[in-house]
Amino acid sequence: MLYFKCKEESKGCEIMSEKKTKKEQSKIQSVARALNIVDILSSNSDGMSLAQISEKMELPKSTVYGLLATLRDFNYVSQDNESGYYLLGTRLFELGNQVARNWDIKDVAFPIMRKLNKQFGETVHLGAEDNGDMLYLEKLESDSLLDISSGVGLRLPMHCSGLGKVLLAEKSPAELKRYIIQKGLTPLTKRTITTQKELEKELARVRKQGYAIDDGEIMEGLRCVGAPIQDANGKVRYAISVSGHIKNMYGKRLDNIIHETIKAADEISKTMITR
Amino acid sequence: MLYFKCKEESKGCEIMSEKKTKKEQSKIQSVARALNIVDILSSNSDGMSLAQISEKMELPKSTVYGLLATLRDFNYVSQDNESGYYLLGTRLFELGNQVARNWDIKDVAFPIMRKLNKQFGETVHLGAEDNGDMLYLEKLESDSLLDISSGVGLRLPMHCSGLGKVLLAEKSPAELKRYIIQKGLTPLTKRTITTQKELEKELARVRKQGYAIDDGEIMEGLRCVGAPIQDANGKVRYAISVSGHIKNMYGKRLDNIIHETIKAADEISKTMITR
DNA sequence: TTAAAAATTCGATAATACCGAACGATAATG
DNA sequence: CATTATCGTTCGGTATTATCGAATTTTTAA
Repeated sequence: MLYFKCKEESKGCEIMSEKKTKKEQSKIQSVARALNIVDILSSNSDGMSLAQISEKMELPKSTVYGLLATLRDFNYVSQDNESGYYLLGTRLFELGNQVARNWDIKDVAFPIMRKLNKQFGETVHLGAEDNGDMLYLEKLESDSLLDISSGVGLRLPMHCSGLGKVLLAEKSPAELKRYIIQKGLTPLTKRTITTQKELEKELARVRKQGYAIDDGEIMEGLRCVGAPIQDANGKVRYAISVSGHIKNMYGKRLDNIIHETIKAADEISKTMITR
Repeated sequence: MLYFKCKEESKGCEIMSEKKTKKEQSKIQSVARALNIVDILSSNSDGMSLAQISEKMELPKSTVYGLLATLRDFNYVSQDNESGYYLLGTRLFELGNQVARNWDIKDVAFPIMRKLNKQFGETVHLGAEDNGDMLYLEKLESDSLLDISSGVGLRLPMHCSGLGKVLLAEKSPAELKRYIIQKGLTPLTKRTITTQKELEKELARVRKQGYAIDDGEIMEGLRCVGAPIQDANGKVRYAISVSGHIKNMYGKRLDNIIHETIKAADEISKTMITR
């Protein structure tokens, strides 16, 4: 399975420095440290030893030991039976799914997304903004084995995805500017929009059209159609997209996909409002 | 959508008292308290105010406030824009999916589960033991709209599910006894096995057959076939099941489902070992 | 407008998290 | 097999830091 470049390098993004400062100032030291451990473990799927963790955190082993013990009591981390390495625990899996279950959007969107998915055999995504990133809430895989895929629970920058552009298009000029300052316009491919001017123009088009196209801006060869969804209060807060290889996404078929994606998004919006 | 009775009442289970003691003894007080807040929020999908949380925890508001602020900095909790109520945050969603992604079993099992799901049009589950509970790792929904469903990330007792019985059957008599003492044999329906003797007999049958049947022991009218999966070391650690309404799960078709479920489980096992 | 309730800030206090050192256990090395 | 090195774990003194109650501010309700 192929992931986007960004994969586990949510670290890579420069904004982290700013975030980290905030976290370090955080009220309760020990809690912040404990959650930092979780962050560290989340970037090492093979697990880490106590020594490794305490080295990375630049804290004495005994300190980290206590924090880890507490996290383990709550099943936020588990230990590999043989190696004794620490891993993320099942409670996080449980909680993550609980969070997902609380979002009413998923129940509404799922069947409609499935219809879209079957209709075209392409990957269908549901996403929302979270702290200036696109967060993927749901994904239905393409039929094609060559599934160029993101993943549920992963983040991507907003300015280069169909989903993201749809949501950015809703922002006021001031909000947009803040977004750019905060997040930057990092290119993922040579097609990625990297200037404010270009982005503004693109977003104006999105607003006019009522949908957004990502044309290889995340990944070469990947084209994707995003359409906005309104929540129960009529505010655009989600989006769906259909993505596939360029060779399946052009001409008449693309027009059809655009039309059906918008239709599906509208259907979801309507259901969200009238429930 | 219908969930099992147990739904969000993971609280309901009496074992919690024992667990809580352990948690309260936990090394780092503030961390334990913070994670307790998460637990509390996870049982209130509508969110809670600071006052409510601090009341439930029997702690001063200012104490809880600091903990909440820290959790919020890490996006473990978020605040509803209007009400200001605290909710579980997106970071938990992110982490939960990360945990899932780290489990190699899912990648292997998914396509095979999908085949099973399409073949019979019934719900297919993947589960593992976690602290003496069945934890549902993956689920493919039935075609039928009347989908009697559990959910990914939810727990059920082991002694009454097809998945659970398959895994219990692997335990030594001593381990089984410990399970019973710790978890008890709580009935969910009048068909649920509630005595050690009966359970031992049932598990012997499961071992002999190589599969387990849950015949309305979780929910009246629900029948389900579970088969064991070995991990890369050859140890049975997972199971899959096919479940549906009794009216679709009997006679020749049931035999067929049993056969195919075992076949699928074996296929997954083989792939797990040879990779 | 006033009152009531909730959220947030503040500061003194001592409880508690922290750290370094010491101890076992286990693995690696000669 | 002996020795060293590494890792995880325990312990107790210390002062940092979480805690708590009261005061302040903000929001909501009347």
